[in-house]
Amino acid sequence: MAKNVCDLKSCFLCRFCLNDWLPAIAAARQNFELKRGQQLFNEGDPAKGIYFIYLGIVKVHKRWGREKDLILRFAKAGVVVGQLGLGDDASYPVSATAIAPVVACFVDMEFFESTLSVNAGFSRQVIKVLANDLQESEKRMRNLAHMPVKGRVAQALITLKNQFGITADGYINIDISRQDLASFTGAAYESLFRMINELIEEKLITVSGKSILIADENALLRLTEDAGL
Amino acid sequence: MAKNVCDLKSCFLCRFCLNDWLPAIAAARQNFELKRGQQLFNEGDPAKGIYFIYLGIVKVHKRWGREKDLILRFAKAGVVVGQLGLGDDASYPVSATAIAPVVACFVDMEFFESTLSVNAGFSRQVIKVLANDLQESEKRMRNLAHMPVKGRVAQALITLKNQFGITADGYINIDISRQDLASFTGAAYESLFRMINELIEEKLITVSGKSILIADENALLRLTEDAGL
DNA sequence: CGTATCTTTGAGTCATGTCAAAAACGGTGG
DNA sequence: CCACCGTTTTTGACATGACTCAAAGATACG
Repeated sequence: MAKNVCDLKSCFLCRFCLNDWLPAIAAARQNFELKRGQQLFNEGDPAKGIYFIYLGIVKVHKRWGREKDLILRFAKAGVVVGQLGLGDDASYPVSATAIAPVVACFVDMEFFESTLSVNAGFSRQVIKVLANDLQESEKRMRNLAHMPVKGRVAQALITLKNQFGITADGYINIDISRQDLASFTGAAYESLFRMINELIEEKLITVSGKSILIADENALLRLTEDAGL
Repeated sequence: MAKNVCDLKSCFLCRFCLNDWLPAIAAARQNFELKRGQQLFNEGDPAKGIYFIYLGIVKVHKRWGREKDLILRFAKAGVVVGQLGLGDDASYPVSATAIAPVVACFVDMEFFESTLSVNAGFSRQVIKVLANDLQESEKRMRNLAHMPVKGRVAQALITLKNQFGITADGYINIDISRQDLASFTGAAYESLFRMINELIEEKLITVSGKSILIADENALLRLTEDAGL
């Protein structure tokens, strides 16, 4: 296996670019650093390339009106962002914003495309990422349509736990604002708030500051099944 | 350009498979015929391959509980279905059901994968399809979360018009049950019904039997913008 | 002509979003 | 160390959109 370009063990890009491509990648890539709240790109921006998250966490979200938005997914180290620019539309249909300090490596779209055209293994991986994202997206879409807020909160917490793991004392290992949690659930801030309270009452979760601990994962899971999925 | 294997002018598969692959494809493919209501595959089935719609219309949907489901998208002639099987999970996460008599050509997953691995143009097309589907899915996801039912109905009608066109007398060229229309908007049957009535009252659409005619597309579009997207 | 399926209507309920205000928190600078 | 200000959290009251249930018309169909 080729040496990593970007010193990240699980870098998506590096894993699938063979040796001959390494110099080209090294030349093509370009690093970005972002503080919490800064945007990698914004909805509507021309899609100039793809970003590989090197460090930190990015939320991928889509606006509605002036105030509301929906968080579609989170991307952490080793994950690719901006792949939607690969569609027919030449502009990003979503925004990507850092929710923890981020280092991302940018790869120009042209270079990315040319890599796709000669590296089948890499293409296959991109296809897999897209297919997985699409699966996830369609599942959440169904949930948004039919699952009540409480179940969606439960689902969101489980998703976060699976994606970010837990700390030594059991709390979900992500520092996320309630506002973002609400956006991720697809619910109003206050609704999320009340649901969190209910979950605490029912002893399914514990909260300390911003951190959340899942106390009874099975019960949470049951909330996501409801009508006997 | 290669001669079509399946005699369909816009067959996705044929457009991107070069001459050397034609015999192999011809050997690998397998035709299916379905009557209205029959399933191509069902949620949870092992993903054995990909289907190219040759004729007719298929709804791709995902169940919730025993009664409800959400229609994710429609696939018509020339479109590929089952691509979600390309993810990590080896089973279809959705169902595909004919809503008009269908002829589909099935391609074994193994063969499909091997085509991907040697035909970059084909891979690129698959990536494009997935990226477009993902974009559409995420847009609808946001709409489900924030847009009221009326706007979603408007959106659904416009989408159908764009996808299926209109007949000589202006009606959207698809024969779809109210039930399916409700599932496509992500609303209860009765809710959809009332919204359709409102839209008729407001002279934005006209209905004749099952057929729907968009009378004022701009007004419909305005319903989908609401908070000044 | 009777049975089944789909459409249409009404009434009632409930979940969820909205609004507004109080309380708690966190940092900043005097 | 405290007073101040902006932000986030918490609570309550309220409005209403959307779903549910049930029943009455239609329409199709054998």
